[in-house]
Amino acid sequence: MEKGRFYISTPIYYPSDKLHIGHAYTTTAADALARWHRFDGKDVLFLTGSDEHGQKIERVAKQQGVTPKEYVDRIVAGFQGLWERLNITYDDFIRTTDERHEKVVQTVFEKVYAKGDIYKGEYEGWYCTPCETFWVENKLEDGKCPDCGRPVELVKEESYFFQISRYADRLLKHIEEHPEFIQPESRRNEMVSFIKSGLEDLCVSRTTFDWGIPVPNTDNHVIYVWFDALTNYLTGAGYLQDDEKFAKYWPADIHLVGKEIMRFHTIIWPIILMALDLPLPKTVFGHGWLLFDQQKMSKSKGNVVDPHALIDEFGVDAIRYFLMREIAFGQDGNFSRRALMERINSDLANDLGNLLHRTLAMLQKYKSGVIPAPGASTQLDEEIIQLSAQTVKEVRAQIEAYQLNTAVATIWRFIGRMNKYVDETEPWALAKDPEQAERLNTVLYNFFEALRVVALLIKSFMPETAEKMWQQLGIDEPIAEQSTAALTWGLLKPQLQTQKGEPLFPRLDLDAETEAPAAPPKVEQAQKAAKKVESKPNADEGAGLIDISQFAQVELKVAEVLSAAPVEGADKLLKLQVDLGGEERQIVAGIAQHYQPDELVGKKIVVVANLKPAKLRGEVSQGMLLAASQGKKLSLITVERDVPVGSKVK
RNA sequence: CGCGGGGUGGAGCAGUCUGGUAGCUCGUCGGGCUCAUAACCCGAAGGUUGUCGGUUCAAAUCCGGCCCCCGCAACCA
Repeated sequence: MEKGRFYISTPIYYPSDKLHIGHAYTTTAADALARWHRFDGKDVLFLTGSDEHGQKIERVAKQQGVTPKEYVDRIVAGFQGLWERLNITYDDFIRTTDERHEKVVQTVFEKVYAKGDIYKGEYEGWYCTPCETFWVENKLEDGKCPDCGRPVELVKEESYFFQISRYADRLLKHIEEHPEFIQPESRRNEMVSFIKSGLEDLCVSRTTFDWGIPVPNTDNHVIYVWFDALTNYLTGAGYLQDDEKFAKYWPADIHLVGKEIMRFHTIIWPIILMALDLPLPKTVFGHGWLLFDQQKMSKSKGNVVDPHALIDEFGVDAIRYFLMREIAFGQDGNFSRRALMERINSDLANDLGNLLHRTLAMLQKYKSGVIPAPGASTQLDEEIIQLSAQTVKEVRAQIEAYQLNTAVATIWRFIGRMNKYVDETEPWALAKDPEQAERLNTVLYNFFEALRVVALLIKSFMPETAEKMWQQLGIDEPIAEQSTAALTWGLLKPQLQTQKGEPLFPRLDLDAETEAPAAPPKVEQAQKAAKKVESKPNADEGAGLIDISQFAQVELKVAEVLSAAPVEGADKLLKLQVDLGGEERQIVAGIAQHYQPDELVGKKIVVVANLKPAKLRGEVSQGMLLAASQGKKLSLITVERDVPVGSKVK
């Protein structure tokens, strides 16, 4: 950090499953940190990726009749798709199947071997021949394979072992001398006691499967996946590839990981680095888990939360906000729809969104939306100005100490204070009194100056919202180009023409939300329809997810509305005649309360072209149009550029 | 005695290291305001801090016993 650069990593995720909200949590937190440090003028390297080797991948690919590489390519594309939706600004995405990485891993292995820390020995374990799997004793069920229930046998295989115990004392000393190395503190204590209980040599090669990086100079060993995976942090920093880059970024400032993989990151990884004579990362931070109804999220419990569905329903920034705000960073936290919706309503809609909306409304009314120059400050104004500076200072300290939820809470304390300031200053009363014109100007200016600071403070957490606020404030210089220097009070230029927009976060109807989980969001209906056409249940499919082939079964096309008319006897339905590219169809849609028939004519919309025709109120509907909706709002999906009717949408 | 986390007003949490009026958010009730997204502001009710015992002038906090809940891992040996 002190060098003006910041290297942060997430774990590289394992593509045997779809990602869930827990992965989104880790990655969003890392993104917020990366964004903050860029905002603060640092040269940031934010690394994420995928851990693609191992027996499990090999087996799943085999089941699906594809090569491991084909399999992981598909899953990894899904990872990247999710990160794109979440606005994750990673600088590099490393895949352990990248050639650059394989070379580094092999060299690292050779270096540690040359040092005499790796020896060839025999691995003994319980082996299930039909499953081709080794099991540790305590995983066995009644002495039988937990997967297939058949008997296992004790077998030996030739393996390479890493004598990690050689480094135990050095590691303990490092942990003791660098209290910031393992965070939070409770994890540090746990790791220390684990090390003190004695480290066993680590088996770092396998011969029972092929999908991995070969051990150099052998024909049947592949490198243990954790040895392979952890090394990604070096590969991503340019180790053995770009000395200048590596010197700049290594050691990493923080490896952000879930608490379950702390052992790998605070014991095995530092020991590998010690064997390489490389400095250790400054911090390994183990965050907690998202629990669902107090229970761990897991597929077997059927309570895995799919981030895509949440984003569809609530929007990206609401999800990012909730994750960063609700859970004490480092501890477990609860995830529930109810809590999410309450956060959205009270914090985002009522406090932040309404503050912007109400102040812009007043500015519109009193000053035609133009921000006035402030006059003299009163003591009350000074209090606000001081709190702004105080907030900036605290938020910075909290983010740098990885107290993300506290930092967000600090920003909201300021937002709350501003809402109170509005009531205290009563601008609606000032506006009625010509003698108070200057006072009104000062107060109005302070509203927007505070909002400008808030937009900058939240932009690491909620980039899209900050951008929207910025636009509504009418500031010309892009928010992306602002630095932390802009957090100083008083930089807002008077005479800006504000642009009052739609509320940032519409209130959600909590009463409509029953105890039953999740009325499926409407945008997903097309996908659900696709799922019904042919469901291909597969052991490795995440619950509620479809794969690309299922999606491809939905034929989406661009159509032009030729005419529109109400359906008799139905107050919500319109019947549209649309041109689907040489083919004319009638579509009945429930949008009469949102669109007038006239305004639809000529619009290019997106329709599901291969939906079974249905009769609605006696009218045949040959397809379905796509629209996004939430609460009472509804918007048709149109095409952003002019494309011919009949164009395929995918 | 496997390891770890936890038990604080209706809900979710902070406070525990460094003992000294039990704090925050949501919800509930009452009031205010009218700029605003049934939003905002003020006030109130509601807790013997799981339990028993110890140390102390003083314990949510330190020490010991007990009870209860959760997890043992998003990885994988």
